[in-house]
Amino acid sequence: MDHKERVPDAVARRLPGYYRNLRELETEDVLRVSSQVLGKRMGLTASQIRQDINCFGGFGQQGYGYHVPTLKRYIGQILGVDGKHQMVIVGAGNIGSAVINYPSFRKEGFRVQALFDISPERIGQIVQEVPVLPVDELEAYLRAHSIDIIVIATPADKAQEIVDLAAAENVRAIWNFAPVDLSVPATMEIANVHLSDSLMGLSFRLHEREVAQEKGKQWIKE
Amino acid sequence: MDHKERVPDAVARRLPGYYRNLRELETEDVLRVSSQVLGKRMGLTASQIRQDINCFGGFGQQGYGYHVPTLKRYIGQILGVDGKHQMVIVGAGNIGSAVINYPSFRKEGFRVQALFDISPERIGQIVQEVPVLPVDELEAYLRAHSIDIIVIATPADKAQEIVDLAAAENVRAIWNFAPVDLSVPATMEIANVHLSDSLMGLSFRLHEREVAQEKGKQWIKE
DNA sequence: TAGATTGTTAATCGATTAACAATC
DNA sequence: TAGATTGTTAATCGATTAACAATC
Repeated sequence: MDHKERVPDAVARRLPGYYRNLRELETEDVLRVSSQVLGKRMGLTASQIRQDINCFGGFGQQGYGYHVPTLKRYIGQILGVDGKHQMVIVGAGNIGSAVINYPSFRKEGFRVQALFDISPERIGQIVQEVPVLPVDELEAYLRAHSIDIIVIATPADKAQEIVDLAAAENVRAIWNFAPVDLSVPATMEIANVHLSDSLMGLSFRLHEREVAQEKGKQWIKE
Repeated sequence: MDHKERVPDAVARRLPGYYRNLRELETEDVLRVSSQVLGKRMGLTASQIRQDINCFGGFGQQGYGYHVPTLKRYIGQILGVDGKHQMVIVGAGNIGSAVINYPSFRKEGFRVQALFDISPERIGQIVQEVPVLPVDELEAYLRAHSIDIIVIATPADKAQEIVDLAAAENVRAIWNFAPVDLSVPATMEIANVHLSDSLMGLSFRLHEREVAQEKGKQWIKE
């Protein structure tokens, strides 16, 4: 039931994808899956799948593959999916609203307790049964309630002060949507969703292809 | 002006972050930056910064560091930030709305030409001057207009068919927000924003810490 | 049994870190 | 000049791929 050594970083990053795919397979009533098939589905090699899963011990069976429900349950345990997490969202704009309206989070144990905003028009509104409070009250709120994760959905230039405030109030994790690299103390975890970086990376790879193509043409001409 | 060899994957993934940080420094009127300082800011080592930048040739100066505007302009060129990209968004729900309302994309040359949705209530609406069209018309629309990037903001089970349709109409890139691993032809680029994976990864790292702490306690007891 | 597929080792590949001479 | 900081090489580390004996 317990994996001894530290999970390699690369594997840890892939764990949510494993869980998601195994859950899909389960709802499709697929009982067994081979490293071959799972790899194809996830865009990984069969070898990689076997290496990854073997970080946790022998979950497969030679000549058969992996038993989907067993493996899914186990990876779920490693991920701690049955845990409950209390969250607040700072910034009730587009991103903040999208997060609170995202239906699957609640099912997965993530509970948004409050939204905070600076704009008088938003303060006092109720979104998904959750009140929008003035951001001035965030500090007091954190002191009074036990919050695990703060979602930062503010403009970039307000993000760091939220982190500092959260750190002082012993919040353990930041989910950051602001387009900025934040500095967090070693006691906190952070995950970034940098939308503009993601889109710019996509545009870069398109651009790269164009450049390569033009070089190809020149090559032919010469 | 031209980098000869292929940019290593790890470097390519960091390029948007470089660009973002250099842009910030520029707006702060910082003219020079050392690998030391930039590394600290971005959470990388100085060594890594120098290795990365040297993929593109000698942009620094011994004893001085890097000239911010020059480096920013150059990395901008590599990323192709001055290019224009025509986009459509499929799915006018929370995510689709958040994307179209995200103000910085338009500034960066990304233009949303149309939204598509299946719900009769949304069809016909105008969001940010962009019409919501019925998803039935997507195929015809793609045939009639030159679209570079399709944003997938549909439920997971509708995403693959959009990809297939887009592939058939020679769309070059997918920006996927649906929580599913899509299979795309080699002619297309894809970038995924898996919100639930990101949050689950964060929760995993919290869980890992808890487990480590409990083990620590047991250790003391014994 | 025969066929399939894992678990695991070894080889390869790529990315990061360390170190320091070159030089601004 | 003296101090700072790059560019670059070599060493280390980690991740992926390949291969195949073990075994269900």
